[in-house]
Amino acid sequence: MAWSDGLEEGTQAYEIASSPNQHVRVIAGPGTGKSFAMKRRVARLLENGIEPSAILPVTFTRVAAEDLHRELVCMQVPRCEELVGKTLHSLALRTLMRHHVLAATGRTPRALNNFEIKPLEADLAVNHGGVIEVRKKIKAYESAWARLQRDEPGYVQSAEEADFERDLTAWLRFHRAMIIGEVIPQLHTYLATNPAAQERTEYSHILVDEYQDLNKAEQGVIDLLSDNAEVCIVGDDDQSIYSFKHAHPEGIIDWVATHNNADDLSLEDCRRCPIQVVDMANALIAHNVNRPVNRVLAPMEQNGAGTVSIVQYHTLNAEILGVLNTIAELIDQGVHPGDIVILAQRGVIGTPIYEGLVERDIPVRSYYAQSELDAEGTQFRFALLKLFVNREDRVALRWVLGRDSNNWRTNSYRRLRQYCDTNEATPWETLVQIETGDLNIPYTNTLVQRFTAVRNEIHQLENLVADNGITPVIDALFPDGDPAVRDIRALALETLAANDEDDRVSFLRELTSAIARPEIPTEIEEVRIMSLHKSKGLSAPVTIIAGCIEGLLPQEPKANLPLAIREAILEEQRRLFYVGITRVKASPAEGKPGTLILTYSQQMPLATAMGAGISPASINYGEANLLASRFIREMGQAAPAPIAG
DNA sequence: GGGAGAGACGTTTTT
DNA sequence: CGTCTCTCCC
Repeated sequence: MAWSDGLEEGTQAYEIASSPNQHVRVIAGPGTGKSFAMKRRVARLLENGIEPSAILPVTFTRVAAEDLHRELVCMQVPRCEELVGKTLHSLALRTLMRHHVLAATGRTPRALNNFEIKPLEADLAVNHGGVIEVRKKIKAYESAWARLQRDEPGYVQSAEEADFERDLTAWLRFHRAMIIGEVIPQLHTYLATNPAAQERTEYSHILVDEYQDLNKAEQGVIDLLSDNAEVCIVGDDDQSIYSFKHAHPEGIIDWVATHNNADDLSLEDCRRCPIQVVDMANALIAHNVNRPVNRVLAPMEQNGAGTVSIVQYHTLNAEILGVLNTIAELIDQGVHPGDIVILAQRGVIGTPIYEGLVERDIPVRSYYAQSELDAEGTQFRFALLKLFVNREDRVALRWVLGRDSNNWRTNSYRRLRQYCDTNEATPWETLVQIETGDLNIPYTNTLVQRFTAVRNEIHQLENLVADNGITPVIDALFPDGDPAVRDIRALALETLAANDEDDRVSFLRELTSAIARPEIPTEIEEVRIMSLHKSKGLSAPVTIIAGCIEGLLPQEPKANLPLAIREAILEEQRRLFYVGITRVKASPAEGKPGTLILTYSQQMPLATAMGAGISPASINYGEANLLASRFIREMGQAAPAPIAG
């Protein structure tokens, strides 16, 4: 298929696909077909014979990266299967792994698992004011990097911060690891300080989706990679919902000014949503006062009005029941379960709906985070697996040595580490020496006991390795039938099947990344339940948003924050709701008008409210009184009048 | 090094 | 309400 098939010359979509400008910026509202136009641009490049390896399509999430790849393959563009959409993060890890880069940075790009950060916190807590304080300081460190604060003129670091940073990086260097927030900044530093680096001219074409979700460091990396490249960025500041990740949506606004002679293109026709939903979205987002441009989504006549209902229930239980009944009715009427998406900002609302659907035998899938590594026992086995693959995995060793202690045995570990530092020994070999009596370090008895236990376990695992590879090791670590390890076992076996059994290192690398990756089925057969953040980038003929109450949507900002910050948080919450309602897809020709249902309730048990971090308007005999979300009011005449359920 | 009890705090989310 | 952290004490 030719890249321009079905693209009308002179339209913005055609311009996006065809512009030869060095810099192209596209501002595109929800459902306006930005991904479509981007794909056509990639198709044009490939058809013109550009090497796939010289094209870098960057997305924010893995889901989006895989999505892009899949759709390009579907277009049957020549050599498209060689083109791999990347997340900036995976690109950074791969680049930092290159030998010459490793040599230049002196840092190992081995990212810490969430659970592995605990001993790091405990080790630093001793000299830096306790675990909570350390956590704050790590956050500040990551945030300074993410926002490239150090590059700002006049940036001064306090002695305390400098102290902390020195100890933190010393820990990370010793343990040959990085915290996740360092990955992109490390690449940024490498590129910025090595203007002659091959990486800066590796690409001739860079395409960035959801640019408003990138933080300053990420945006900086794009600039540093594009010495030689035509760059096309796409995004929408009205859909910026990642401030907690230090996203820098101003970057997309300023981009035309900071990049010479850039094309400034935009897409306004909302091809996805029914007319009424577009009107509601416009009315809602107009309440954000800090918008650089008051852009308006244009409704499309052929999409039809759609069906929208707003329903208030008496209690949370009634709301959940109401949603369940609505879904059951829709399915009875012939709606495919895969066409229904339920958005709820808290597990306390989403999970009962999920359980209710399971009970009614309606196929359903929940996307609330539940990590394979949640259970402590699983973490231990995963750490064992890491040590089985590599005895010198110092992070995993540190973790198993401190496990089961409320201070992670920081005192004895400090002695061990000191010895290693002064004698340039590795922790593993040092512990072996203490164990055999060749060496004595005082106050390390428990540590060595732990070590012996772990070493024995690994020894046993090693004995299991047979002609048929390491499958028995998986069986031993993640036994069949143990519900606590069911998910990780399945992932491990899957990974094993796709890998060379003898290559432990690549097996572990693949498994680690499989754990981090949310599964995305190609064919959707079930009702999907997820948070509003997760819904970004997808659309569904029936979208239900439950729990539209004050305190949840919008979330109440902490009262002690300055007014300007509280207002910024509120505006982001409004954008989140804007993203939510614009998931609705109208396909009248297929008998799918596009259905949006917003629900809320007047009361929920106080305990539920507290557990979900909702501060109630008032309390009445153990029941929290709830108010309708202000966002419902803000949609004004564009929205239908709420009804009682 | 580790257990018991008091007190603080809590979401959403990416890699 | 439940979980986590911190302090105190053995």
